[in-house]
Amino acid sequence: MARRNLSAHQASGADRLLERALPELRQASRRSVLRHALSLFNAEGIEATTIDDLRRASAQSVGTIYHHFKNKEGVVAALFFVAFDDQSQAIADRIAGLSDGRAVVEALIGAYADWITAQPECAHFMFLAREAVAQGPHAPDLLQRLVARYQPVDEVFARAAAAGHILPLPEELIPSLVLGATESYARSWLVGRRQATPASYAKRLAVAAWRSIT
Amino acid sequence: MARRNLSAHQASGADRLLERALPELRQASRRSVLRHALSLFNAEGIEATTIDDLRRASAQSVGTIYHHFKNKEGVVAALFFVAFDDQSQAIADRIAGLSDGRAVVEALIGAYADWITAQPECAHFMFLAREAVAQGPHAPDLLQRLVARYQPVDEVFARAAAAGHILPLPEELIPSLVLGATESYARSWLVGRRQATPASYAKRLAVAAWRSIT
Amino acid sequence: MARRNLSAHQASGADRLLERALPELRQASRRSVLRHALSLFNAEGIEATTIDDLRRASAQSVGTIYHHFKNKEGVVAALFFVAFDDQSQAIADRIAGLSDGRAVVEALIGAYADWITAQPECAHFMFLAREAVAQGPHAPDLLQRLVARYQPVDEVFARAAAAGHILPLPEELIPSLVLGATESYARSWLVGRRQATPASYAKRLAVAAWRSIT
Amino acid sequence: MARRNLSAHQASGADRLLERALPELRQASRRSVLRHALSLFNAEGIEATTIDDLRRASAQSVGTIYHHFKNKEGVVAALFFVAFDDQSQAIADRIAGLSDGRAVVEALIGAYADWITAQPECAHFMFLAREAVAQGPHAPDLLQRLVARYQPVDEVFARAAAAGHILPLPEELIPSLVLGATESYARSWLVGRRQATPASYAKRLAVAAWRSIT
DNA sequence: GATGAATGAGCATTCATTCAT
DNA sequence: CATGAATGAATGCTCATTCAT
Repeated sequence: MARRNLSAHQASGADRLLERALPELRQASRRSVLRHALSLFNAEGIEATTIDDLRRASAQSVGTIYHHFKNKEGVVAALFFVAFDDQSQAIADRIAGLSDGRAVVEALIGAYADWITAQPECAHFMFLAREAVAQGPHAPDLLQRLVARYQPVDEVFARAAAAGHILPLPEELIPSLVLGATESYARSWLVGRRQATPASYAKRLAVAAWRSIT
Repeated sequence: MARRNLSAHQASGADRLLERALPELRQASRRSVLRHALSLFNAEGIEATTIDDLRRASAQSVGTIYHHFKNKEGVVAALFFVAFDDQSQAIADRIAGLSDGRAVVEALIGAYADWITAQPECAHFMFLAREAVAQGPHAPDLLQRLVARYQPVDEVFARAAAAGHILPLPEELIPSLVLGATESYARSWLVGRRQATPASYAKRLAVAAWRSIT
Repeated sequence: MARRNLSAHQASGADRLLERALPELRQASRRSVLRHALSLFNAEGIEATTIDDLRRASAQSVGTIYHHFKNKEGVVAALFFVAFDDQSQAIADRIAGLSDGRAVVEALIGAYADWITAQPECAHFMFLAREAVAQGPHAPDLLQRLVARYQPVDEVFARAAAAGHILPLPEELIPSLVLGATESYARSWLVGRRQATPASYAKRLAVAAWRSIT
Repeated sequence: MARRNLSAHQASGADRLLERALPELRQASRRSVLRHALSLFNAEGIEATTIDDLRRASAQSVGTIYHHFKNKEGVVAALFFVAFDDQSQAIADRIAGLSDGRAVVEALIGAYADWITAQPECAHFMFLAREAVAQGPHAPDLLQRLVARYQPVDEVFARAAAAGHILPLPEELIPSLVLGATESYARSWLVGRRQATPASYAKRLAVAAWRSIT
C-alpha cells in the first residue's frame, strides 16, 4: 500500500501552500488536519487512511475534524480544492496577457510542470483524489473551476485555429494533445518511475505539444 | 458512486475476451467470477465492491472465490492480467514485422485505441486497478510484462534515433510523448467526458505523436 | 421515522398553550426551544432528535438550551410538565363542583377527550415522553401531580362506591375501567389510525365508562 | 433507565415460548440472542441496549447477530413477532368455535390477560417495541397479522350488531371499548404500578367490556 | 448571561477471511 | 473440492456535554 515518501524533503512546499490558502490564526486546527491528511493520503492511499489516523497525526479530536470538514470526503475535497486553486493561480499568473498560441502552450505546460515539481505532494494527491472528487458531491465545484481555469486558454486556441495557426482539430481532442504527454510524464515521475523532474523537461514537452497541434 | 454503465452494449466484448483467456470448461466458475467482478469494479469501484457482492453476482460461494483467487486482491490481479495480456496481444499482432518508426507509432496507437474502443470495460478497469497492482505483490509480474510488451517498440525507436529519424530525446520521456495524448483521451472517453471513440481519432493521435518526437 | 405531521393545522393550539404557560417576555427563548422541541420530538422521536436539531430549529445556541434546561432530559421534562399541567387544569375546570359519580365520569372523559383533540401535538408527545419521565429524575414530580389531579375524582368515586352507586371494584382497577377505552382510542387517533376525533366520541366513551363500573 | 426486573421469576415462561417458536437445534444461536435481547430490552430499554450488550449477554459474535438478524431493528422485529404470534395463537385457541358475542369477549379478554400474566417479559417488550415495529420496515407484516388475528372476532361482532345484541357503535371505536381497559391495566401492571395480575381481573374486565358495548 | 468550538466515548455496522462439515 | 455460517477487528460517524471567551 505504501507509496514513495514524498514528504521528507518537500514538506515546506506544501506547508507554504497551506499557509497561503489558510492564513488566519484560527485556521490552525484546520490547517493541521489538511497538512497531515496530505501526507497520509499520499503514503497510505485515501481509502486506507482512517479518520483515526488523521486524528492521531494532526493531534486534533475526531469531533474537530468532523466539525471542520463534515466528512472524510470533506477532508479530501477541501485538500483537493486548496491544491487545485493554487495550481490554477500559478497557471493564470503565467498565462496572463499572452495571446499567441505558442506562447500560451509554453506558459501552460511550463506553469503546470513547474508547479508539479514544486508541489509534488499536492500534485500526487490531486491524481489520487481527482476521480473521487469528480464523482462526489463536489463535482459541480470542480467543473466550474475547470471551466474558469481553461477559458482563457480555450479562447486563444479558438482564435489561433480561426487564423490557421493551429490545425482544425476536434475541440474535445485538443486538451489531450496539449497536456496529455506532460500529465503522463508527471504521473510517472510522481510515483517514482522517472528521475528527471517535469520542470526539467518543460521546454521539450512544450515544443512537442505545439508540434502535435500544428 | 456509480460510473457510466459500460456493460450494456459491449458485454459481449468482455465475454469474448474472457472466453479467449479461460477457454476450459472447468474454468466456468472462475470466468463467472471475473465477468461479474469486472462489472462491479467498474460500477462501484474496487474497494467498494465486497466479496459478498461478487458472490451474489457470480452465483458462486465465498469458498469457491477464495479457492480460485486466494483473496480479493487475487481477483483484481487475475482480471487485470487477463485484460493486460489481451491488450498486449493486440498490440503485438499489429506491430509484428514492422521496423519503420512511423509505422510502429501508427500501429501502436492504432492497436491501443482500437482495443480500448472494443473493450471499454476492461480498459476502464485497467485504469482503476493499475496502481493497486503496481503496488501489490504482483508488481514484478506487471513489470516483466511491460518490458516484454514494449521491447520491440523500444528497439525500433532506438534504431530510428540512431539513424536520426527521430529526435534525440531522453529515453524516459518518449513513452509519454508517444502515448500520453492517446492515454489521456482514452481515460476521458472511458469516464464519459468525451463522445467520439478513441478509435475514431487513432489516425490523428498517431500523426500528432509522430510529429511530437520528430 | 416520521410520524403523521401533527403540526400543520394545529400549530396555534400548542403555541397558545406555551404562551399561557410561559407568558413572560424574557421567556421567549425558552418558549422557542420548547415549541420546536415539540414538533421535532413528535416528528422524529425523542431519542432521534439531537440537541443540534433543537438548536437549529429554535435558532438558539447550544449554550442557551443548556442554560435553560440543564440537559436534553430537562427539555423533555419541561415540555412534558407544561403539557401535563395544562391538561390537569382543563380537567380541574370541568370537574370543579361536581359530586355526582356519573357527572364526574362525563366531565373527566369529556375534558380529556376535548383537550387531546385541541392539543394533539402535546397529547402525542405526552404518550411519547411519559415512560421516560416516569423513570427519570422527575418521577416524584409526576407522581405528586398525578395524585393532585385525581384526588377529587377518587373522592367522588369513593363516596359513590360507599353509597352503592357504583360496583365495589378493586381500587387499582378503576382508573383502567374509566379511562382505558378513551386513552386507547386517543392513542390510536394520535398516530393516525383513527379518523374521528376523540371529542366526537366523548359522549359514547363516557356512557361506556359509566356502564362498565355500574 | 432501568425498569422493574421482570426476568427473575418468569424466565422459564419466555424460554418455553422461544423453544416453541424456534425448536430446531441449529437455531440455538438465534434463540440465545433473542432470549437475552428480551431481558436487556426490558431492563435497559430498546435504544439503550447496544449490539455489544447483546453480543456479551448472548455469548455470540457481532457477526452472528448480523448474520441472523441483519440489523438491530431486525432483532427487535424478530422478537416482537415471535411474541406476537404466540399471543395470537393463545387467543385463537380460546376463541375457536365460539359464535356468541359475550363468549367471544370473555374468551378474548381472558386469553389476553392470561397470556400477559404468563408472559410478562414478552408482553412488556411488545408494548416497548410496538410503535417502532409499526413505523419500521416490518409494518406490513404487523398489519397483516393484526387483520388475521381479529378477523374472527370482527365477524362475530358484526353478526351480533346486526342481530341487535350489541350497540350500533362506530366500528373504529369498538376495539378500544372492548380491550382498552384490559390493555390499560396490563400496561400498569407490567411496569409495576399494580399488584394483582391481569389474569386475576380477567372476569371483571370481561364483564365491564361487555357492558360497555351493550 | 450567551456563545459555539472542541471534545471523545460510544455506536451500529461492515467485510475479508477462516474452517468445520 | 465446495460450502456458507461464524468471526471480530476495524471504521466512519454521532452527539450530549463542557468551557473558554
